[in-house]
Amino acid sequence: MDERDIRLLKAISDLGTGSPERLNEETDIPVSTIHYRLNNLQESGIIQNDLYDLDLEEVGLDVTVLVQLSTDYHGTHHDFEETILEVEGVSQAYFTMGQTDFVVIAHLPDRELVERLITDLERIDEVRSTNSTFVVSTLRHSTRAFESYELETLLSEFTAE
Amino acid sequence: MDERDIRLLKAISDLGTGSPERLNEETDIPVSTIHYRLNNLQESGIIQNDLYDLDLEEVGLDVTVLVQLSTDYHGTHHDFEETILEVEGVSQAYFTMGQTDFVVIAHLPDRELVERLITDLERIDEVRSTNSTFVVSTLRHSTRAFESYELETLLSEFTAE
DNA sequence: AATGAAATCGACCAGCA
DNA sequence: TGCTGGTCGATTTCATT
Repeated sequence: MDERDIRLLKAISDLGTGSPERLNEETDIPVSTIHYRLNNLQESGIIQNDLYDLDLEEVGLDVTVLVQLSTDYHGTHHDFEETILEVEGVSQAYFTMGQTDFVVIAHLPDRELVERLITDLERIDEVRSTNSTFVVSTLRHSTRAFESYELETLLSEFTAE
Repeated sequence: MDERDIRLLKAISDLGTGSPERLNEETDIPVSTIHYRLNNLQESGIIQNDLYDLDLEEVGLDVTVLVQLSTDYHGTHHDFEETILEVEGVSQAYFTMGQTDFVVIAHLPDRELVERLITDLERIDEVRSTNSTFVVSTLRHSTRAFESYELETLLSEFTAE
């Protein structure tokens, strides 16, 4: 994976499309080269399917951490939520009921970036404390929520009889 | 969203492709109808981009819970992990360091299915106890890990100088 | 390994039954 | 809804660097 591959994958994430033409507009990489690159990325297992899901291990984002945030936040500052989402590596962020107020899940390339993540989060004014948990192994990391359901369950849930 | 839409979305998740031809093979819905349906689903916001990311709220999976599992598991039974993944609704599952052994994230259609999720999890032999946290609001639910990074960070992390 | 050109194939849209 | 035909983009192949 070199600079061009990174640019491609980043463009796919940002644009939400795998269209070679659109990717060419964004990256100025020639269309035929985009094909060539994407093929290689698929064959090497970095890209998993037609929907361009990334293999986090293969792509090098193999450190996953769960961070619980205790905050002085009371639902007033919309800016605060924005600030959390600006921290690099934050893939998911939930405002929760119970003891801790936020839970953040981040996928990072190495320990160094973990340090930076925690630092960035603790630097936020409203954040009182953080509590990090390292993930030892990922059993499933799915963005396709329907995957985990049986068709029958979906049908009975989402259609009127 | 009727039965056909559900079948389509489920097929997209399972097959990992949005190819109308492939979807036709799987679902027997005519190709032109697949176009028609997918267009409608995009316009109504259920599908968010060319990569067929679902809007969980729109699709009706608007209840998110984080479940921490304490277990008697010591890395021996591969079957145990399988069992966790068979529970409907489990989108992500991590084996973690620290107090609790597993963390599961599930996206569900209603409280009833939450009940069933917890029941299913607690029914597993190795599971000693569960601790659930409801998500009040989702700030970000991203499956595209590169989204949260600046291009510059990715380049400096993943390319040798 | 990367690119461009040419040819083919599938995706998509419009209009009609 | 579903079908048909035409247009356009996506993809493959091949020749060139």
